[in-house]
Amino acid sequence: MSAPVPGFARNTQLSTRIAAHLLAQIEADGLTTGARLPTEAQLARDFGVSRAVIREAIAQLRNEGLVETRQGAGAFVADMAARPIRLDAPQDMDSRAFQQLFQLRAPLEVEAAALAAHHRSAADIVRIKAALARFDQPEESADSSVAADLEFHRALAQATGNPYFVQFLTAISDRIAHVILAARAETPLDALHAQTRREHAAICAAIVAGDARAARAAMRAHLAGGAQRVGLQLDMSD
Amino acid sequence: MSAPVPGFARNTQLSTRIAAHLLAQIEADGLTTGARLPTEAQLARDFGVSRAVIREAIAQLRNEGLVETRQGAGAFVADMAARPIRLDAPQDMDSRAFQQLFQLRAPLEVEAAALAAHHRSAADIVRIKAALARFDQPEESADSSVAADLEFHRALAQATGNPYFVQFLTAISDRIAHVILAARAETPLDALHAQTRREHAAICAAIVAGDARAARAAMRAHLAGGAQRVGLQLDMSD
DNA sequence: TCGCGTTAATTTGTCTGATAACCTGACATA
DNA sequence: TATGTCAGGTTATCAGACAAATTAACGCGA
Repeated sequence: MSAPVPGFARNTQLSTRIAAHLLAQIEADGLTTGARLPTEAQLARDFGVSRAVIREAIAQLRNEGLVETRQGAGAFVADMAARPIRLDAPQDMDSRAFQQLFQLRAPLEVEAAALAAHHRSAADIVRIKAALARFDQPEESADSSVAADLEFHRALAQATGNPYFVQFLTAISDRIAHVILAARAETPLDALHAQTRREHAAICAAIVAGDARAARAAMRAHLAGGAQRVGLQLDMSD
Repeated sequence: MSAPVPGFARNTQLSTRIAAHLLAQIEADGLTTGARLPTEAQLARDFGVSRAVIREAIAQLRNEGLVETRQGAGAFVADMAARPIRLDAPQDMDSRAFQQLFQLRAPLEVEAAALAAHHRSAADIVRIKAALARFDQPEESADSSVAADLEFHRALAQATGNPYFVQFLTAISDRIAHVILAARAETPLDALHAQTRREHAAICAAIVAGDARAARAAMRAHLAGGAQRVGLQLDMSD
């Protein structure tokens, strides 16, 4: 039922190991939502370390959303359903990892375009068109060009009315943009810029028209074009 | 360029406030990857708190993947591209949030099915069939039935060969399953169980056959059926 | 001059003990 | 019953110290 919680592997800190140990102990004891953990002093005795280390370990579990602490009361197992979802990026972002990240992003962008075509509000359309307009200034740095690109996709995600799409697509686009900027900091982007603008305009038109099917197709074309632009081959079947 | 980092709002701990302050200061100073933060002693003086609080604040940033610390060397701004992606679940998982979570999951499951049909290995097929076989025991608790369901979807995600799909779909399915189990702990699931098994079998067959289009369709049918089973209406266009 | 151990200063990691802030349950009282 | 008070326990924060690791300067020999 419970998935392994990432984030405890790379670090070999004492507090990190104890956090992992503590988590295993919680699961082994079958502690569920609301169950109380032993006191810090007790845990310090059990593990044979100082209370400071125990506090750091519990703080890690708290940051993962696995436990909650209340001053004067204790530490309690948090509601697992409300635990934040975490996606670990690789330590070395090679081309393979980059392609896999793009592969994860693609279907979400396509679906977001379709949802946006269905649920867009007047305010959404204003935001999307504003983001599109930022592309019309022809001469800009690569940095601001990418920023405008991100803003367009963010506005689109917002138009889905689903905050998860906003959070996730924003985060994943941000990582991808970072990689692109780091890789090719000094590449002429003029023609690419214009092409990107055309693709964005097509997506925007489909969303304004409320045509989900066209929005999907336009987004697929945009992603395929973007992948090609950064030297990536992507199978966008269906 | 940089997205706001979630997770600092609800908690009013001193160390949490200082972590947020510290992060704002990093961004304001334009510190990029590899830049070194002031020493703990210095920060303790600056903020007028003890070193323990500073350590907890830095530990939070470290857990968010924003900084890295090396004993003897100092604390450094981490590579933003490698920062883990985090998706905050809502504090109260109402039906609306549940529907939105399902809406996020659906296109990823569909894409995963298509990717699995393309990239499945012999070992993948074995795992998927094994997960399918676990469904054949008719009499089980609702808990074990959901567990078998999760295992099937996990095996499918694994067959994509993309670890991001595994991580994300596992996590999101886990949350959804928790909600389902909590909501209807005591509901007869016999007919539903059989129906789920049929849908899984259809997906499995399409993947084994290497037919991505059929896998997509079968997964869409499965998700639509699952949504209906938990009393959710889902527009699965395209 | 260049390479290479050695050393000293700096910094994070851990330990110890203490105090403040807070929560919980028992108890007394009206 | 309802309420206020109190005592004990727990987490949050503070202060100081030592251990462990890194870094850079230094001296020395080739």
